[in-house]
Amino acid sequence: MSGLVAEVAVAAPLDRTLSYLVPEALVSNARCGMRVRVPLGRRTATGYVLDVQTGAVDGLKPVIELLGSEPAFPPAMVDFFRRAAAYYQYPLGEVIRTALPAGLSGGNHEVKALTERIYQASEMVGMPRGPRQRELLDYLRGVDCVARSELLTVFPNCQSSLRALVDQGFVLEGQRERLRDPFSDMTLAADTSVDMTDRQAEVFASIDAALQQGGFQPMLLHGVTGSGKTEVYLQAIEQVLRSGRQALVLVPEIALTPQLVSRFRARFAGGRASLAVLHSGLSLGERFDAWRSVARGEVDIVIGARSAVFAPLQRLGMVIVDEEHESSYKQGDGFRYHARDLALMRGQMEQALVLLGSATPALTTYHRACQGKIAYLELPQRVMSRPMPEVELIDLTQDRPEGILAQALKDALVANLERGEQSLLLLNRRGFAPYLLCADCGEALRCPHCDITLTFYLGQKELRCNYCDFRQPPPDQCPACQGADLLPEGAGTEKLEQELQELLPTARIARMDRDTTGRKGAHQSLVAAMEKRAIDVLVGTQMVAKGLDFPGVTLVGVVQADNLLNLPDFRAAERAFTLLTQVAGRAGRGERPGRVFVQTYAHEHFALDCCVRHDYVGFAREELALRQELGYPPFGFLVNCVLSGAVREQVEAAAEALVAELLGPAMDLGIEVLGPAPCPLARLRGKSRYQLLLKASTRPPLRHLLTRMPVLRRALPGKVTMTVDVDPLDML
DNA sequence: AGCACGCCGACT
DNA sequence: GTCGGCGTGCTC
Ligand SMILES: [Zn+2]
Ligand SMILES: [Zn+2]
Repeated sequence: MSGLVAEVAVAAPLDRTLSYLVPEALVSNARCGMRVRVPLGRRTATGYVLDVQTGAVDGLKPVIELLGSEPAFPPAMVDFFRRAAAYYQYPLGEVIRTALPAGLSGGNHEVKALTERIYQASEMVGMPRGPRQRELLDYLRGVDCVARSELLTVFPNCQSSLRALVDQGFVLEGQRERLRDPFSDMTLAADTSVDMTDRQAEVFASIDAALQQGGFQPMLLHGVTGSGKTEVYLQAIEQVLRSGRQALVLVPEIALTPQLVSRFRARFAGGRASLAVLHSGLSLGERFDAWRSVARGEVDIVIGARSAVFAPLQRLGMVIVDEEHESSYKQGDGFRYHARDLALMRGQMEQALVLLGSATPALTTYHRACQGKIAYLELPQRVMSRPMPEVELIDLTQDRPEGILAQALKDALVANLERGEQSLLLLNRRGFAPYLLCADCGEALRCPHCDITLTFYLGQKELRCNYCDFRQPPPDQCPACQGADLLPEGAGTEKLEQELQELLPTARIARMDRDTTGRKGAHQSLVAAMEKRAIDVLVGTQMVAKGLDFPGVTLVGVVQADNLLNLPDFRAAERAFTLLTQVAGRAGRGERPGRVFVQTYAHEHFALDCCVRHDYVGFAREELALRQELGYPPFGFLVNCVLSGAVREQVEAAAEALVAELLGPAMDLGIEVLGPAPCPLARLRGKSRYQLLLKASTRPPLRHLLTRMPVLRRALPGKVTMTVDVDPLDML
């Protein structure tokens, strides 16, 4: 019997695609790229049509129904999905499910017409009595009108003062509809190309030449912080559009702000090009709409975070990966892809230019550029001849702080506040203190589900695990020895904020970390307040280093560089150098030059030294030499296999059995097997974890060995699961 | 991943 | 005798 057969990738962990009969009624619409519902064993599942051909249909089950009326992705992407699935050794159907936006089922176009309260200073002159009220009123008189949520992030716990101001008539209270699409609201100051510096023009000329030449053109744009990479991107996009092709712009999730999007919108406003934003901040309906219009070919420019690398563009001319070193491009669970690496893969398959931009390229990227595999473009100077900030190390063995901040940094903060300029402090620890220690036995309180100490939060008066959702009120006595003295040890952003309030009682201080930016829009409010200069000192975790451009910031302090350098990971130095250079780059982006202080006990570490000298190349040279010695990336390739399960002994036994299976074939292929060893985070969410690391000097043998994984996975005892991470970024 | 089948211990 | 434990294997 012959008929129409669809090859379907089912969204389930199967290691091959399945064939289904296309029933008569669906023949006209069953095309490549369609989502379908298919029978799978005794149940049904979602699948994706990869191909439709005539063939033998004996024993095939029929497709049940088509989901949606048009394809979710163009046929050309099928090969891209297949290659990505093979590279990361992940089931094809799951790859495609990850690639497509959640809620593709459509239909759910609910509009939440929420309102929010807004406040604005009245005409009334004079000043209220309370100092807190004066402060609030000052702020409100300086801005137009402000939403309650935003006000609360700038002035925490200001409700009572605010109420008083409203009652006295100093402040007017109103309501407005909360905006559904945070990106649609921005006013578009019609923007045109800016004159580029000679250096920008040179870089653009190279990109333009590559575009004219056509084909796969990987390029690295290495431009220091504030060197005007975005203008180069914009002009390159114009050039791509002129040739009738489309552009895809990837930015880190945290940088995908209304400001950024409006800058692109403004440039291409007035019907010159249509732009879509793919963003998790959109509602399901909005994301569906955006995706569908891209798939229909109605969009010339797509901007999005990691998952936008799968945008269903059909005439892709260029992919820009901004801040290509950013670790948020790597998906941390499930299909663990790296958007930059997939951008290169896709660019190669679709003959596109791939432009990777960064002030601190990932060493793997830089190394590829040195080898000539990627063209190297450089913007070594800031625009307007602005100087790079002056970076100083504070040797904590000499300048011993009483609290968290050394005297030199305190003095600089006080002076900066007096000048009315903004400061930024980086401390990579959330909460008040990373430990609660027993004064009697010295034991720290630990998470019952994870092998890690609990963090003490003063604001919520509780202990929390930063790795799972465990929380508990601080106990009265030590669980180990019943001692009564439990003391916070070490410092987090909360404590830093407190110390700053004592040092600078008049300053407006705000904190930015995962705990203050959990709510939607909270991060954006902080950024806005910072831009309006409603904040004098912003303290936060690495979030404060990520792509923010505050012209008013002239002082940056790094409170503990050491805990970046001391992570148990071969990439610790690279991450530290990158983070320090990026946060230092937040200083002096406006008219006034910037200064940076880095507190450390390891003042002789080469990563710090290079950061002080703004010497990326020097850092890269030294670190690459170390990597080469050890055979680590980019001189070797890694695959991390993590086994986990509730019973430690079972996991360990499974890990050992797995190594025994792998060792022979690995040896034959010239692959090193390291481990098994407990993961650095040996227990997580109640599961014990063992890892084994596969290391090879070239990729093909690794890929060959990975093809055995499905078999080995099936041989695992039932209670133990394995995740495979190709090109792991961290190995916790 | 589900969801079967299947083969052993302890319950009405 | 059957109810249910979860090991093993398949899904067009
Ligand atoms: Zn104790
Ligand atoms: Zn935990």
